[in-house]
Amino acid sequence: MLNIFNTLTRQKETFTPIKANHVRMYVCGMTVYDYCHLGHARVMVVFDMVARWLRASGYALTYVRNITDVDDKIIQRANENNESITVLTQRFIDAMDEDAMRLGVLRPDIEPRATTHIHAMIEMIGKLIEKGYAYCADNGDVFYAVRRFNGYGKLSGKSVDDLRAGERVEVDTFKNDPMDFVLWKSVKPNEPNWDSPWGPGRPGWHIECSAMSGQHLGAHFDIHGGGQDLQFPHHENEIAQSEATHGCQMANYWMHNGFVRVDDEKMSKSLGNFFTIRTVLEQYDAEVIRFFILRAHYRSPLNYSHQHLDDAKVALTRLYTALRGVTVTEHAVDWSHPQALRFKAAMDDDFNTAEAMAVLFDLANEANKDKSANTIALLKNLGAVLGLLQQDADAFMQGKGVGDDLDIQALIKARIEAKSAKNFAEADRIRAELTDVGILLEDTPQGTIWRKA
RNA sequence: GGCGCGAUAGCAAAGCGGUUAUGCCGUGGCCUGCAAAGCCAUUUAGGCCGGUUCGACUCCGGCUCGCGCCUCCA
Repeated sequence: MLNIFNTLTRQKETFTPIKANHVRMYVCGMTVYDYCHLGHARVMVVFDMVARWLRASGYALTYVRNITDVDDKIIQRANENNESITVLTQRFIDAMDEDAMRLGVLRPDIEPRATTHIHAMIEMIGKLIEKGYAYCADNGDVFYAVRRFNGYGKLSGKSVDDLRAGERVEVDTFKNDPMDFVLWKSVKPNEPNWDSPWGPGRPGWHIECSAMSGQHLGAHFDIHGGGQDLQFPHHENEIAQSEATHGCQMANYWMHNGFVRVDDEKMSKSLGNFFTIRTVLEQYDAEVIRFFILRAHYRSPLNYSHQHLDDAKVALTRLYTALRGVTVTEHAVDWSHPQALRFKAAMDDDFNTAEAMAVLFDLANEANKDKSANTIALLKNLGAVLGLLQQDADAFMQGKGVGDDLDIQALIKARIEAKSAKNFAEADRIRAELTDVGILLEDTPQGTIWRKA
């Protein structure tokens, strides 16, 4: 039985879907005006893992992850580049898709874009005005009246009176209350805009997720996820919008993944301490990054450093070493195996991938000892549940990069000949030559094999 | 100022009121021409102060330190 830590209640709860066998999950995705960094990688990988586990658990799943393709930063960047927001956002959507693919992130079932859901947003804003939750200000903007919604603050544990609106940022003077947030922004020069009952303009950020989740998953669905930094105000505002519009609870379970940090500080655009996925991919296999992310529990902070990625690489290599030279033909997990049960218990306990990975290492140890086909298959198949270990082991361990221009096989052959002639000095010289370029040789009963350091 | 989270061995990171987490690193052994890989064994823990308990890293309280949110952010 799956248990999920629910941000709404701040405790683990047994997961019960609304429809018995069909789970609906919405995750806040990216604002596409730049390349994704490791923080974005974490959201994608974590919820990909959640989606995979829900499906492995036998649920049908509709997984929606939105794309924010219109907002202040996108408009600003497009203007700087002297291009349309459509061209800009498509370029970064393509880049995001490529990054996600390399990280083994399966495509969500639906990836709705804000710009193709303007009508649904306008409709929702209209309902909110009708119901008295929103008002049109003198400047043409439409705002949500936060104090009209009783449950405001229930997700983030904040009280409207304790919030310090305006302390760090200037308050919009057209608002009735400093806490109110914008639903519709009236058009300004050089900005894309859409017609609406309140004049031409564009949507505020929060309304898109309420409109798109409502359209694709319904007013009431199972899981809503995203990064911890979206808990307030974004998700709080989504709840205010959706629940006021539909008069029912929006999502039963709210999940938030922890930050990626650099030197114990949150990795973020504003701090400038971010590493893009593609930068890191220049040095590390994508699977190492995925492994690094899933090695920690999704709610824990995750410190990024070269040392930690190196460590992840070595650890992952240990798993692949156990899979080297074997072919797995059976792809179904044998869930009656004690280690599989342990893995399942870990995953059912709020997606404890750290513990699940400990199972993989124990299986690797068993496999190294008994070479049993069952053990090896289980290791590979449980790895698949996490989106890991699906490369050919030699392909992973031999990688690409330094030494690719060397004729490794010829050198290995020369070394074997030297060994046969008991010319160990020459054999060792050849081995050292390869070691110097990062190629390690291993003599096994099946012959000499090699891998990258 | 308000609200929240965390503190585990050299590094990373989990579970657990009493019994080996796991990976890397270190040490000893087996294996090897020597290595590597692997296997076996093994050294390093639970911020500080109290409390509950037969027994606490694990529960409760306080303190210290770190981090986050209260502004756009995954």
